[in-house]
Amino acid sequence: MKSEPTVFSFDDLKARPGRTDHWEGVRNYQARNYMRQMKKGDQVLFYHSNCDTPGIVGIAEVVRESYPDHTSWDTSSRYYDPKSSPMNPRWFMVDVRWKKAFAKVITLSQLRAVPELGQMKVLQKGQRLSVMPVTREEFETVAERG
DNA sequence: GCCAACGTTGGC
DNA sequence: GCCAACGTTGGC
Repeated sequence: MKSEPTVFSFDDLKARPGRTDHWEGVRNYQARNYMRQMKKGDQVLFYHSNCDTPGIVGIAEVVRESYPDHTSWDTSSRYYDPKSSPMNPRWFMVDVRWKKAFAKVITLSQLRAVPELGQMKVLQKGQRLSVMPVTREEFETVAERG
């Protein structure tokens, strides 16, 4: 899962009650569909984008499976979508819990240097989704470097 | 700030 | 259904 640290950082997640927060604001259908496939207990690589040192900063965990994103019908929210409503929600979110920070960020350039990660979605050209699947093997390869 | 990539919108 | 215009993302 990707986030701009100036908007919502991994430390921000850690600072939340229960180290848990909902992943609001996904407004892309493919990312939404990936998120709806997430299961409780799934492990999450937390990626910081659009910052000085983009990369993976730690691990989180899915603690609640997808449910309607209430910010989508909140007219005061930056994520408001007039086509979504409580009766007919268009967008969804999951809850994730902070689990472990890596000793140092695993940078994008470091990730690109790992042959086993050659197919990893976040490294593919043109990918922009804020939620992307990783394989178990990719997860382990990254986690053991953290 | 630049620019490639890509999704969405809307006229036709 | 096509496609140009436009907006956003995000690395650099």
